[in-house]
Amino acid sequence: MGGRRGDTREQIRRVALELFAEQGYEKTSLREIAERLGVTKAALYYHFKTKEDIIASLFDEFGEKVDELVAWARTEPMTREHRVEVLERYAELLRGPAGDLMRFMSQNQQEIRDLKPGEDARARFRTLARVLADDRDTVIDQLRARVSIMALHTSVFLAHDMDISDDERHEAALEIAMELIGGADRGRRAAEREERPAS
Amino acid sequence: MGGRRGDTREQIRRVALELFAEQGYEKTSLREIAERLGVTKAALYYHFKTKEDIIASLFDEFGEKVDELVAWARTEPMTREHRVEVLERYAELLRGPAGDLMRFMSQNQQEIRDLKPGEDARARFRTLARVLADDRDTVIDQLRARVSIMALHTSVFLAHDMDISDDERHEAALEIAMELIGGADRGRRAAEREERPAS
DNA sequence: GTCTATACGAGGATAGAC
DNA sequence: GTCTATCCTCGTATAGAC
Repeated sequence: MGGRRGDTREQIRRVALELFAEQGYEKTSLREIAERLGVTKAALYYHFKTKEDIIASLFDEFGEKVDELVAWARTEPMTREHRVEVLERYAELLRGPAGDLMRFMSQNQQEIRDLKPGEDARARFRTLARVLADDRDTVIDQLRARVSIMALHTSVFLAHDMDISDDERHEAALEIAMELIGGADRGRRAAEREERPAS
Repeated sequence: MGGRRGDTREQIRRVALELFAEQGYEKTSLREIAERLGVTKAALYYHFKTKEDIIASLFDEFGEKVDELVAWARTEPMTREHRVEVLERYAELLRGPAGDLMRFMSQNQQEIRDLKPGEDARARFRTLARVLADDRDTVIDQLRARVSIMALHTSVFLAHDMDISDDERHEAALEIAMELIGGADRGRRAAEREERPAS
């Protein structure tokens, strides 16, 4: 493996996210992270003050992108079409490493509840939900918005035993999320795709 | 407090569920449970083989009720009305201790994923979802059923900062769950309640 | 600047005395 | 049925080698 130097910190972040997403936060030991990288536990403490600091570093990167999305969302009035766009962009953001992180957050909520990075992430999640349905909407619409976002976060393990591809699952979760925020013409998206079999 | 003898096991179960639901599984130590009961760690090991065994004992009780619900659900053909009834009964089951347990499960999925009781609970959850939407339904309907159940499990903490009563939250979550399984006339339930202000 | 060596208290778990 | 004593691993921390 082309083991370059100086990127130890980045490698720690990479391996930590892998293991956290795979086994959970508490069950992943610093020893395990260190061993997989061929260093000692104490080496981790040079790059990160605590275990919590590793998580924080992962959440920060994602948090910035969500903040940008929220800022962009607020530049336009919240029409039905705009809500759909916001949700589509968020779903797109969840493909890639951010998806692993949000899946991890959903499955380990209580473990990270008392950690600052977890609190920040939950605050961002609430902000995003309020963009889709604010205080002027009914309580049930506000709750729909939250279920909608959660559906996107959790689709991977909700559908993990179903016989579909990642793309199909992604589309299905997005469709459900859009129905929940009142932005879907039920079935329209699927119908469109059948008209254009392979674009 | 009328500290009777011989019910130590029951007390352990009670305190454990409280602490697990409050802090999570890994973060709750056996020492903490023991101290709150005025006994030592080793005393717990007389009543339960492992920490996992305490969880198992809690899940078993709830599991039986879900099995009964599924058995009952299968006695009738799956019409739209029947799906609604199944979901209503499940939501009712979630009021009381079972709700705490499912909330705990939702927030600690990864921690209990590798534990037998957690696997069993997830299997039951899948079975219940298949009652609402089976292999003859579309993939998206199957996913809707799962999101529906998850919405019921998680409504407590999804809405924890919203200014509504437990009953309002319960009704809202049930309404959303029913929309998802295609069993709701959107707004009908709310309209009915307004026609009969206090039954 | 980057890491190894080493130690501490707390976690789950077991064996065996009472 | 309950407790003491003990074991290993965990996150955390510091001292000091390179």
